[in-house]
Amino acid sequence: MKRPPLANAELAVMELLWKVEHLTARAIREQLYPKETGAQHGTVQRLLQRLEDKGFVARDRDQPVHLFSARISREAYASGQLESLAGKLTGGSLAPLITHLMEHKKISLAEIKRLRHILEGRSSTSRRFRFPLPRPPSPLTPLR
Amino acid sequence: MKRPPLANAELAVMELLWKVEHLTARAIREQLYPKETGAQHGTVQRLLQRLEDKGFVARDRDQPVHLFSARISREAYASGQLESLAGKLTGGSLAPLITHLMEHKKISLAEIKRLRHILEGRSSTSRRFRFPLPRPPSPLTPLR
DNA sequence: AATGCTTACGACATCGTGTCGCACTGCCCC
DNA sequence: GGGGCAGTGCGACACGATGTCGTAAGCATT
Repeated sequence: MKRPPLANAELAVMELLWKVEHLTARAIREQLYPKETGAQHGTVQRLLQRLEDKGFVARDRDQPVHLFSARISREAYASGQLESLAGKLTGGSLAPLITHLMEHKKISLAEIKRLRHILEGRSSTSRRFRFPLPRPPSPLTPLR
Repeated sequence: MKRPPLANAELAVMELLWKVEHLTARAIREQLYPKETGAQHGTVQRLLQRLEDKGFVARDRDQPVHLFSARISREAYASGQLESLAGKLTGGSLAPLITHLMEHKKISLAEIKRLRHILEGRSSTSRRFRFPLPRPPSPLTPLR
């Protein structure tokens, strides 16, 4: 299954599903558009349908009111994007990227330690790093 | 300076400039569109101009025939994209990405060693890894 | 049957991108 | 000096993706 990059609104939806696992369309709409405009229900449905088509979201059609969930973890998606990035730009190797970031001090010391630890192969067993979440699923300022 | 992601044709142009440093529009066109259709000169100019607007390309206007060059190294661009990716998805941390790739065996042993070495901080002084280039600046099959 | 949610989906406006065409400029050469 | 010729500058367009809305149709509860 290919993984096209996610656009803004789509990412916002995934953000929610990554946080809560199972959500109804209504719940998603309420978070994305707190201002009850009344419309936007269709918008969310559309987003969800396209996300489903792209294979990012699963939908439980047995329920009268469908339940949506993410089919791809945040890490899987992000890593996929990273792979694609490296594939397009550096022949698939991450080394040049990390090198550049290191040389330009774009990686904190804590992060370096963390990465070293991971690369030693001891990461999957030990408690995993609790990384901070990005922008908390910000409600969408109606883009238009 | 912001760094929007590059689209296909734009990337193809950068690919050339990363390989040769200084190129005239004509030279670029010849590589991108070997089939001498006669048109496409404008296409390349357009691409170059937009690339210039976005800050990816510098143009020497003193020459009667302008000379183009990349303002951003491949590594800088790629790293920027990686930063943006991490920023959007994992709160800026690379750890979750690398972790996931490791757990799913998407990183070769050689690559792991390379990365460890880099993270020890000994990379900038020693000879740098000669990573393989991605698709050799493939001529553009006219996308339309 | 009527009401109230949902889902399904067609339609649209906007943007980014790749493409082309044409006008303008500067230079070389007969 | 006047034509050509090559190159630049830029408007225009088609096409796809995206975010948005509106509306028809399904189904349960009352």
